[in-house]
Amino acid sequence: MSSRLHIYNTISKQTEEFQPIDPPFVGMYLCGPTVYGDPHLGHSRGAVMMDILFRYLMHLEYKVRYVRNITDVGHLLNDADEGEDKIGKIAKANKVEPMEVAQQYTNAYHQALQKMNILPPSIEPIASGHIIEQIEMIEEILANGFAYESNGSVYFDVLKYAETNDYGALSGRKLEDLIAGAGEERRALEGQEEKKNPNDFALWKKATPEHIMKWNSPWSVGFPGWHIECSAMSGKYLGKQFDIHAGGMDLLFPHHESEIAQSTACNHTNPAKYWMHNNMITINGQKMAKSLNNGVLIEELFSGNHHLLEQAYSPMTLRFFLLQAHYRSTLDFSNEALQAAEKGFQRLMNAAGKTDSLTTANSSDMDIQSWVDKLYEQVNNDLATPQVIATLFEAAKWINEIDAKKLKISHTDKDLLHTTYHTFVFSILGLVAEEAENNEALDGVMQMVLDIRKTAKENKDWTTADKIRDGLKEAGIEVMDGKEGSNYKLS
RNA sequence: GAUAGGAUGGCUGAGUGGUCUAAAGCAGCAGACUGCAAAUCUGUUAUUCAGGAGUUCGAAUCUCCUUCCUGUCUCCA
Repeated sequence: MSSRLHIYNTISKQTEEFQPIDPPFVGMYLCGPTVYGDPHLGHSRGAVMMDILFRYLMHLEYKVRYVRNITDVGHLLNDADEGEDKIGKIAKANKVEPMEVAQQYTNAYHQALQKMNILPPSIEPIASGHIIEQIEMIEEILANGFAYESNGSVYFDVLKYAETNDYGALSGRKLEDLIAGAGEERRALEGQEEKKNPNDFALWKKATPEHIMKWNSPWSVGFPGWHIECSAMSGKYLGKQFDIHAGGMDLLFPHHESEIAQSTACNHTNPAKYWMHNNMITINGQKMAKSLNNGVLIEELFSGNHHLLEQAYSPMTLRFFLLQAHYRSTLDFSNEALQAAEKGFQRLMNAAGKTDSLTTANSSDMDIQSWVDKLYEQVNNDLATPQVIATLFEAAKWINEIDAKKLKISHTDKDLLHTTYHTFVFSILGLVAEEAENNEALDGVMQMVLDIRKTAKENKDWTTADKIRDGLKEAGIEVMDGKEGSNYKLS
């Protein structure tokens, strides 16, 4: 491999060569979900992007520690109903324990990602399990003079911080603009009057009496602010400075900007060397939003049970679909696009099944080594998975043509093609073949039905043969005729 | 209003100064296979990159203007 891994760093707005702080170790952190609802399509994108990076870094033989958190506390509600913890609100409504709600949605998140063959992270810390670490960090920030206590709550002093640091460096915001825009269309959040400045954000919030998720602290019985958990947990498991911090673009401001400020105020350093952000998805060209009634849960995509979906799409179809677009581009979901991905994925996998059994010759009609180099160049170029897939399709075509005896390949090249194709498809892109679930009873029935049809075909009784074929199709079973007899699949 | 990212064929989407008369997948069309289909395989399909002006020997790629889309501005992947 001649090229080296480069990734786009949001901080520098440039694609930079990836150089770990302390090779061969790599620490990476992804802002995980807030577990107050079932995972939707948006959640799948960042998880897949980081999964590719995780897999590829391991392929490059780095020793990777991948931390992806679960947020189960601390997010204030924005609705008129006061600042109450989201998890706590749902819990009270359903008369269950907050931890039960968090667990339910954490399980749902895990299940969805597992179906998509996303590797579990090395560590998955939970915010409510790190209250002490968060309190300690807040104390340090207070001691360093970058925060103040107000009525039992603690706020980060953005103006004070900005005197010696660049608040807005990551998101391209200027503090003057933030302050200027502060007056008019700001939402009415409770506790604003406690702040010195509207841009200050909470490190610790004093809980109202009806608030059920709360902890003791030096300042009040309350709960931590939104941003501090990621800073505390990434610091605990990856160190004061680690390699990669990732998340959706929507987290750029204020979440990541504030993380940088907190960590800098506490540890005097930007926590991460590389900041990566995946772009958003749209549905039929529109943003996904509750108000537009077009939000799609990952499970709804898998079941097809949604008014915008014409059919169910498999987990691998979703994974392949996401990888066909670059992670920094917006990606539009539509039935047409998903159906295209489904077919394309099948094609890629069909070829994968043939690589090992190709007939070899004395020489090759194609240059396999430069094809291999191209794949590495592309994945090294900021994880250009769409290009990697295109290059794999190039090989899929060769594989089919070799299979049809239109091209020839040497034994050495065949081995290289086989190994590389499989490495990229399975190990790096993380795709897996989706076998239709085996059902012995159905197999038995189908065996018999196809046998009857075979007899009909032998007797040139096309009416019966076609009746069986059409009837099965109606029932969701597709008959596939081949040279060596007929087969079927569930459609 | 501020700020970040976009607009490429019927669809999804690569490509960021010359090898671009624009990758790949899907759909369409033609062929192979088939009793006919489906599936599979092969071939083919954008003189053009939102619109306009400019820089350059050369622009999808750089600059400016216009239009539209998406994220964010203290809940969001």
